[in-house]
Amino acid sequence: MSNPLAALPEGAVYGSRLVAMEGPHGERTPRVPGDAWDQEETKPCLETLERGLPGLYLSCFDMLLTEDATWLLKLSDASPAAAAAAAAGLVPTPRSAAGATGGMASEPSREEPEQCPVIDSQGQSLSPGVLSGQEEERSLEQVQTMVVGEVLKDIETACKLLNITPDPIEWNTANVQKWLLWTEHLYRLPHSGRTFQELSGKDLCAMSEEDFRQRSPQCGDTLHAHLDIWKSAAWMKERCSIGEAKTTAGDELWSEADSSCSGQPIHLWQFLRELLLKPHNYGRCIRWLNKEKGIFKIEDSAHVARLWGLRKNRPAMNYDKLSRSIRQYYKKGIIRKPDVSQRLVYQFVHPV
DNA sequence: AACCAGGAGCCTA
DNA sequence: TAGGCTCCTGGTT
Repeated sequence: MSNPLAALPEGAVYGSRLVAMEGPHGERTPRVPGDAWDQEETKPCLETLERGLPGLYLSCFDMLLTEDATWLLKLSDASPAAAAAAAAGLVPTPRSAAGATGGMASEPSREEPEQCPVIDSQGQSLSPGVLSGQEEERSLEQVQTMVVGEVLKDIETACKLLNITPDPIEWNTANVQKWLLWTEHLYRLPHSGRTFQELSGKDLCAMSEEDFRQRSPQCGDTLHAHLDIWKSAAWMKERCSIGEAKTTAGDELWSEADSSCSGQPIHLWQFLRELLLKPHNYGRCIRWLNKEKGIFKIEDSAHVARLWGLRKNRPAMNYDKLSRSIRQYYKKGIIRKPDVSQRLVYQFVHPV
């Protein structure tokens, strides 16, 4: 199995963050001045990393925290390297796990600003003596592949929901606004208002972190970091499509993403199903009660309505209107009320 | 108050 | 024309 990360060049791709950063002797490659990684509050995590798994660090980054963390926990039983990854933030803490559910949880603390993943592409940078040889590399590769897969999946989901392309370079000003609103909403960032209004994706990609901070002192660095991830993922997609590894996890994910970003207007029932298929992101606002029977519950009606409004460019969308649209499906035999009717509970007539 | 049901008119692709 | 948005009235929880 090929590792998408192996295709990454040494050092940063588009941005300085996705790929990193520590040499075989523990030295770090220089980072851009003012980089959030240099901030004091990030250092304990970094130190944890350096003790356990140099080369791969993920902070409490919501996009990467998934139900797959249980897999990581299992892995950690057998692999100190993976355990170190868990200690470094891959496995949700109570706080970060809550934050993984589509931004519905508590606001990220300012003491622990959200960070992008920093993933080493160099297999040789593991600490000696932790694990030996192939086992160690295999563990690292599994973790890396999973992390990359999760990042791509989350971007794919956002693309579907926002109907935008995965590559920020291609965004028009409206796409940029969608992405900004989405990111701010998902991570409960303060609204940047109109400060990015006139920018295309190309403009946005050309901006430095400092430019972001100037436009949005409160969350410019975070937005810049998120954009970096998108840019890096787009780069990886391009790289994968060029070439060598034709059936990498990344390719499969992206082909899926591409087919869903084809510009076809999404139906409400499809949108709801997409949310339901991403429980780690949206489980707090909509979830299956009985997946086999297609019964689901809208836990946060206002939030689901906001997401739908965002997706359809209908800022005035609310649950009243959304539920009316759901009821239109009764006649069409797509959605119905379950036999035992409950508030906010619906059922797909033809569950997958 | 929030949710549910359904009629009706309108808009857009 | 289909699908969805919006507004509405009235009922239920």
